[in-house]
Amino acid sequence: MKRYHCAVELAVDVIGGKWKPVILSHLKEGVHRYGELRRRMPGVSEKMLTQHLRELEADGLVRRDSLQGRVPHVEYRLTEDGERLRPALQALYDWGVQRAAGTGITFEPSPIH
Amino acid sequence: MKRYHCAVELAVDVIGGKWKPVILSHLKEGVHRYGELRRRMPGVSEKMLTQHLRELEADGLVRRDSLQGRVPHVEYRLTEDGERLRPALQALYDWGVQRAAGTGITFEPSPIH
DNA sequence: CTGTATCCCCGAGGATACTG
DNA sequence: CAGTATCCTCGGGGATACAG
Repeated sequence: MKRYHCAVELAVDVIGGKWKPVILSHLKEGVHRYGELRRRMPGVSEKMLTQHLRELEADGLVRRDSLQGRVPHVEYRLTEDGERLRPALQALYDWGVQRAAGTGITFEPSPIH
Repeated sequence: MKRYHCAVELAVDVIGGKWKPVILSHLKEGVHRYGELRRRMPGVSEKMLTQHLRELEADGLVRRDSLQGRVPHVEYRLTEDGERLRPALQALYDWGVQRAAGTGITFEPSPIH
């Protein structure tokens, strides 16, 4: 089993990666379908989005529900363990907003939440 | 200027990287010298530690103070903007602790804070 | 709509040795 | 003590095409 020297090290190992925190922070706003996530994250390739979702699922942070129907319909949501990340995600988000304000950075549409 | 679609994206761009959150979370516990950081993070190479410290400094999250004396003495501490990350770092740390407990992961000495 | 399957590149990160 | 300097590997991540 992998061992760490610090809890933050462990956290980074699980939610590190360019897009994982972004995915999680979207999911913390509610259930999302695959296509919704794609639209909210124009910068990520399909490959990476899928791959990160799979890893988050494997790590128990995200649940994937495939609903039966005429047309493919998949929903992603946070698991309980994922929900526990909410404070961290929110804090990260808040810091990003402050930082953006302080440096004159603006966000492109689509406005997020 | 670089543009983002989400504040979390911005945050990750600044504090992303395998060791940056770990460095910051150590510094949030107080001023550290270079060697102290190294000892607290046995997993990181000197190159990466220095490089990440330089980037954090350039991004205004960390201040570096080189004290004059018989022997080299350098101190690192959080800037005001770095301090604002405290809630995020703490939340990340707390989550890591919970996660470790839930999965039976333990941390190697040196015990961290 | 929700993904796979490939191919490929670049740079983050590591190992090691050396220095003022 | 507090770093540089080099060299090198590896896989994260991107682009594109295709599929059920």
